[in-house]
Amino acid sequence: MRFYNSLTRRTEIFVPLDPERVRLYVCGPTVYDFAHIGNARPVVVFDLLFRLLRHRFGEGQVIYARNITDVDDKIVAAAATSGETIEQLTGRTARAFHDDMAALGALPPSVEPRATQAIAEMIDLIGVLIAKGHAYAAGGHVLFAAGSFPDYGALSRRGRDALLAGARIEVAPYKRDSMDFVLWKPSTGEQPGWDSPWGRGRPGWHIECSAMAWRHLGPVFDIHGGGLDLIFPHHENEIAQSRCAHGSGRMAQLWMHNGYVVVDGEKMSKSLGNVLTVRQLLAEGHSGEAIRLALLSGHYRQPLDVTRGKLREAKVQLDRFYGALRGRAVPAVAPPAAVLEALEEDLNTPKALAVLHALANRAHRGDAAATAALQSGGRLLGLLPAGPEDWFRGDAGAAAAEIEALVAARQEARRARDFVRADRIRDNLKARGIELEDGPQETAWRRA
RNA sequence: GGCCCGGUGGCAGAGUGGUUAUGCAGAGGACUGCAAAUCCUUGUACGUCGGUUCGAUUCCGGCCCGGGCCUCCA
Repeated sequence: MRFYNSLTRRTEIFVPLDPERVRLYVCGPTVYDFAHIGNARPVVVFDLLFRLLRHRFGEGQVIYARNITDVDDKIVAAAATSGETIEQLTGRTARAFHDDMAALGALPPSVEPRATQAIAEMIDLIGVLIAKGHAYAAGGHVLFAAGSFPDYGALSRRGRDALLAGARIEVAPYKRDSMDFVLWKPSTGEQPGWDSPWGRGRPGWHIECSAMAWRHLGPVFDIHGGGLDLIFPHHENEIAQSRCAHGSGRMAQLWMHNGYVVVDGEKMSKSLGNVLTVRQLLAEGHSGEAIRLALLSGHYRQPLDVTRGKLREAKVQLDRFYGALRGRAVPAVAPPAAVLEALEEDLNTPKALAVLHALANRAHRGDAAATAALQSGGRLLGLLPAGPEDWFRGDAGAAAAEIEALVAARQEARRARDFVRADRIRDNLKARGIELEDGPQETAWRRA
């Protein structure tokens, strides 16, 4: 398999450091608000990578760590606004995140460490960094001395001059150098804080990922993923912290970054106020599976414009896939080689989906092998988990029996060649969002 | 200002130095009581100007346009 490495800017053959223990780390959410579709993209993209790695190396051989950042100034601010305690807010938001990501068909990661449970490791790392001369305490803060790490800027391709020239915020007075960044900062009374050799305080944003990745995956691991916007400063700083603390030549051998979700061509972000939450889209009636398909409809490194039209189109595509599976016995088979080949070539999901469409075409024409391959290939992508009837009918519940009765009544009318009555029944059902499909023997129904 | 992406047919979206991407939408036909679903057929592409080449959408350069990063961000 080959993946594009942000660090080298080349597509490289992936060989795990230890094939018995393939290690993937992805930066997870800061839990202070509902996940937006831009937060969902890396979750879905790296969920697919996780599935692919498990398929290739074995389910028990892949460890996927995705953190939850539950200490952060945005959380403090959000809790103050909502009147909740920090624990209430982060607990509630983390649960919502889990629900939303499950709706998108994302598997839980192997481990999901929380920043507040890795404070000891962070303090250890910071202590090592100070001892090695890569960090210093000043004004109650501990700062990383960026100048002490020659490779600083390697990931984001930014030289020292560029970093200084581009600085657009005021340099805090306790920094020796404007490039330096915070590892630990002091906490006042109400702010969450932990005792440390530098006083009561809380971690900087970047150190948590270095600590959690180290704890669960070791000092050097295989793949580090996240959104494009994390390259600088977050991942740059993670690399600096981890490599300097561990004295290693690299933190991860492969860095993968997904492109932005955009709205009308502009990046979606909280600061622009154009966010679309997963929750909102689900409430509008878009299925999580359609959202997942929409997120996979473009290559992961390209910008993705998530529009309602795209979500509707994803739904139509799923209708077609499920239609090919409908009413057929589908044995479990290995995923088709063409799907695997597409995914193993830098997660080329559009190509994999094209293969699925080709299989769906053959399946519709009655090719049983293609039907099984479609199901299997879809599941590798985290799609088509449901039975076709569940997909088409949803949880109709009590309405199902009534619909069945109406369908039977219409059949009766058709047999009597009372088409006026038959069409009236069909029209009434259609008005309720139920569409009928007359087959040779019987009539199937589905939600529009 | 520095650095970095991208511009493909009505829309979405892969890919390739010469051979149909694919999906949606559109058009025609089959099936159907009529539909729906399905099947068959079908049109429209590679921002722009140069260069390299037997041949460029694909490589190189200029230009135009769009987007991003430069310590909030997935």
